[in-house]
Amino acid sequence: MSTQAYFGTQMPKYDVFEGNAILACLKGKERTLALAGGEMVDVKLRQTIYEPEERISEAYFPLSAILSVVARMKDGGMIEIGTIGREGTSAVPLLMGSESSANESFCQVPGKAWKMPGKTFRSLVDKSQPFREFLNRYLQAYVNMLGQLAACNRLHSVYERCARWLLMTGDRVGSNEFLLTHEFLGIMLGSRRSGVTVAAAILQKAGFIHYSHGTVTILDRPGLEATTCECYAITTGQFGDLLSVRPTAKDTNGSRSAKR
Amino acid sequence: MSTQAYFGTQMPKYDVFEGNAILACLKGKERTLALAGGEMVDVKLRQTIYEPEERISEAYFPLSAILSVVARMKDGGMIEIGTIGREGTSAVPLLMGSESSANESFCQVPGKAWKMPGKTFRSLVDKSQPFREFLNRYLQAYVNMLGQLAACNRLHSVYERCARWLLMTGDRVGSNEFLLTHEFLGIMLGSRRSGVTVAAAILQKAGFIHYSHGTVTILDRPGLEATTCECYAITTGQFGDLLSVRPTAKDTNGSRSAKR
DNA sequence: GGAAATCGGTACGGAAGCGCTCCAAGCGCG
DNA sequence: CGCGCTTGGAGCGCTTCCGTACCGATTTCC
Repeated sequence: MSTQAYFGTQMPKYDVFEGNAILACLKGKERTLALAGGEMVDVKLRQTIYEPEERISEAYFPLSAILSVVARMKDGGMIEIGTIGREGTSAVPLLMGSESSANESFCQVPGKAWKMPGKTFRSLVDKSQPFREFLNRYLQAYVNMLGQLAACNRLHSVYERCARWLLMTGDRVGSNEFLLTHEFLGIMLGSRRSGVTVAAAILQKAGFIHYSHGTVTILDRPGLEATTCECYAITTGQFGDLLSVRPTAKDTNGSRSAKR
Repeated sequence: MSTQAYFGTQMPKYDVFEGNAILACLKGKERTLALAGGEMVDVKLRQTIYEPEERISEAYFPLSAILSVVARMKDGGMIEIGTIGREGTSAVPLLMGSESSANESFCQVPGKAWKMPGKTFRSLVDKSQPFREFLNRYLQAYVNMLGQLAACNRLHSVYERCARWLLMTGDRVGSNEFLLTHEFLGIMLGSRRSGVTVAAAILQKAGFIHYSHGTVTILDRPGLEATTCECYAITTGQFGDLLSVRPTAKDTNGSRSAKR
């Protein structure tokens, strides 16, 4: 709104620096560099962000899109081990000085993201201390999320994890409605689809959510929060106000209207 | 052996810079600083390394000791989410610029560790680029371990995870024998003690391990490796040659002779 | 408007593991 | 030397979830 046009006609439709928490901390020259060195992209559903053990050449900063990091197992199965929304970036491996990751990443919810070459990302990290510090804070939260997930995956039920996943995705997509099938959620949670169906049916019967053929709507967020495990609150707390970055109204609509 | 005495009579009984992979990369002035600014300690079984949300004032670099990072749950239960041996350091949160961690850490296998103030650690990170780079590499491996653990905890059986845990601990303790009860292993794996007893009994019947009242011996490492899940190989691979740091013979004995 | 694909509901046998209990053997301490 | 604690073995009912299958409902595509 108020940040309608920093750079005149070059200004993209979505406000890059309001839509993503990490980009938001860039000021002045570095902000100009990030804007000049990157571009707004529509990330499509299931689009690959990076492949395991392959060179990661770009950094994505989701605005309305959500990315997943998954571990692919020997038997072909996969399971989600990380979620990246407008609070973060896909460039965690780059941040740690690596050129690749053991895991893979793809788009879970289609939408807008700011994309920049890995080289530009690195140079921003070098040049801007606030950027570096903010990324470090994000890395901490990300690492904490990983640990909590490891615990949650072992100790909590499909039902609780299902509720947690919906909440975390809702936070990141910036909307109470998004595309999601039981089948896909089952894969992400490392559980059977039928198990998710049972859990989701209970959540729906309780009035917390509504779903129909690939679209989920969160109806009662406090209710969901009360029924999920502590892991949601702990993880969300670690991300602190990174998640409080508000998407513009356009962002929300944009993500929903994005066809696959 | 060949590095018997870098610093004359000040030289501790255990070789700090051969015993821990991270310290091993310090040379010259920084090496002197690490030696002068730290001290060799005997870490006792179950000794606290740091508490959740409390200031972490020291960095530990295990030589023969093994540290655990665990998540404590609301219901009082706990589960291991990280293991630190002579390939690493407890200072991962400090490395990310944090002063504390959401989790807690304690000693899992008693033994020697090099301890230094957090301040000294930070100043070494600032001063030595090889140190910084090596720590970054360690951080990558650590993050990867977390992700793999999250997947493993969801997808693999008590039996497989049990074998993996024994292998990973064996790697870090630098010995095929260490103290461990079924009860404790159950807590670490987030499973019942009786489940571990069954799994361990199968492993023993297969001739892979032997155990008796709190002491486990790995008899057939290749056998164990063949029976565990892929997660062991993936995680170990990421740590690369960090784990190849050889403990001195004294270290091995030291860890075993340490009474609790 | 009809065919095909996707999505969700349901069922059900069975495996894995939970939660608990009881018990025996070994070890450590007084 | 014996008591008591720790450790580990075993059993068992129960829950959760797996693995799979089938089928109806809805959407999409032609």
